[in-house]
Amino acid sequence: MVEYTFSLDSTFGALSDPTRRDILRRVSDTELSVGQLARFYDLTFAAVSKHLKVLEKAALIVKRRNGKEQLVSLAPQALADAADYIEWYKQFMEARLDALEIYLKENQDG
Amino acid sequence: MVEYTFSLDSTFGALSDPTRRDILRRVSDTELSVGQLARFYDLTFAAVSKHLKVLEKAALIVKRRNGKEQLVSLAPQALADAADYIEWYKQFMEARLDALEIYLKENQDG
DNA sequence: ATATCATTCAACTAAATGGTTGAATATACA
DNA sequence: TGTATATTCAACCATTTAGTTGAATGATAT
Repeated sequence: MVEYTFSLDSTFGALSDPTRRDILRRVSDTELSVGQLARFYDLTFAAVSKHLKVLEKAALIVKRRNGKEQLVSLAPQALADAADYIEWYKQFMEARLDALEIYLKENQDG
Repeated sequence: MVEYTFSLDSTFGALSDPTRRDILRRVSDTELSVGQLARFYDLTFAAVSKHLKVLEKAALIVKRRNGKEQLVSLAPQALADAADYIEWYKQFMEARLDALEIYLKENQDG
């Protein structure tokens, strides 16, 4: 497995906050402006803007300007590295569960 | 999608540190004692012990006592919630990519 | 040009994180 | 029982993080 250390640090770091996960959810199927997003939370505009910056640095969202607004959407490759990482462990664990299952079957009447 | 907020906070938080990811990698296929793990890093024993506590709280590893030592291994359900979370986004993004592909095909000669 | 709306930046604060050292606990061994 | 080994706990420090407020920037409309 390749370890994209820097990328994974920021990806998982970004995902560790519930507000940021909620932002991802909201922009997962539609573009929303920074202001629209901010209205959902009991936070200042600036705080939400900071969360967006964290998500942007982690390449989980992208912004594009549309007149006065900045529109936020899920980045095309969002979560790809994180998915790869977790996939690797999933396979590992499945292998271990399979081994356990075989072991249990072989020792069924022990 | 269900949001296991607390669990995801600690899971992703635990995964955001490269030392902790390295620990996970090392115990992914074998049990290692806290001391054996500590030797791999240029950190004090106590610091590694703290990292292990973070991983344990996030239910990514388990410890069992074996005499004087504590043996560390990957938790059976490690990363399950994180995998579910990311899977949800993957499907979302695949759907969006499919839609894009269809759109591009339909407008091939436009 | 200027006023207004949307957003970011800068400076600050409080709390969390990652590290240290040294004392405390748990187990094994003589 | 006393000593050595393995690990954790407690107290502390430096850095990062998540939030605030208020000023600054960018874009549009008048």
